[in-house]
Amino acid sequence: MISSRRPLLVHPPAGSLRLVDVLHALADPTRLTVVRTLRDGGERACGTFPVDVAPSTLTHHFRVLREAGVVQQREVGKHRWTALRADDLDARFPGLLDVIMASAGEPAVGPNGAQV
Amino acid sequence: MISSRRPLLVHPPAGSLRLVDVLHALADPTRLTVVRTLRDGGERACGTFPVDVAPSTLTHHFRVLREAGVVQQREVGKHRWTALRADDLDARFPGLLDVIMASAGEPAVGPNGAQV
DNA sequence: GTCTCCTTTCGACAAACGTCGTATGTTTGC
DNA sequence: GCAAACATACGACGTTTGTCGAAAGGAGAC
Repeated sequence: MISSRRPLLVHPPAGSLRLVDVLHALADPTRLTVVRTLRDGGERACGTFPVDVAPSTLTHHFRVLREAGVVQQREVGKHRWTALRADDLDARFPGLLDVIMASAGEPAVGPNGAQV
Repeated sequence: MISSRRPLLVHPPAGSLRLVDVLHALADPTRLTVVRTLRDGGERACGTFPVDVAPSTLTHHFRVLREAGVVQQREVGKHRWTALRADDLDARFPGLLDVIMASAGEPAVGPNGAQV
């Protein structure tokens, strides 16, 4: 038989995504950076994200995003490619990703000089 | 007079709300229920929300929501009135609250009818 | 074959979270 | 003045989270 490959990557079906899980997944600066990077540049290998955390930490964040249904991952060779489930998210929660990405793109500094 | 002698309720200015804080505040079923109740029915006293947690727990959730800038509270007599900062949120993160509330209203129903 | 690269899993840790019961303080009403 | 109603503050508890380093394992290159 075919060798049992790596542990199967579980992805929740598009129809069963839960809002609280998605919000929780996005309520973290590192994960928000990951999502925005995917949004801007499309599918990516894990090691190519502009975040400053240990590889094992990044794996943890990917699992949170994956189990919430925000991203999907597939394996090709020795790389694991990660992509945004933009269509699924938009089908389940129309406009949510767009609005959050637009808000995340805003500078943390207010127009009147307010900090953060 | 309007002001009270109780410890002053601190509310972050509208321009300095942080997206991750708002998302984190909304990434909880109880708090999401509170926000939706405010959205539907306007200002309310603390004890009148359709949630099933201890009063002290509810106070904790109100603080999370208040410090994230999602709600504001004012005191009148022996009641504390809580209101949604819909305008401030929409100014800082346009459309965010609308989209999340719309998503929260979707048929995501849990086992015991819990909303998501 | 061996070796290297990429990513994950496995503890481990401190910090934060959600929950509660009890005590405290304020306001209203008797 | 005294008691009840409303909401908070405090302390406590178990769980979850974000973080890391070390070890493991598959895929491709040599």
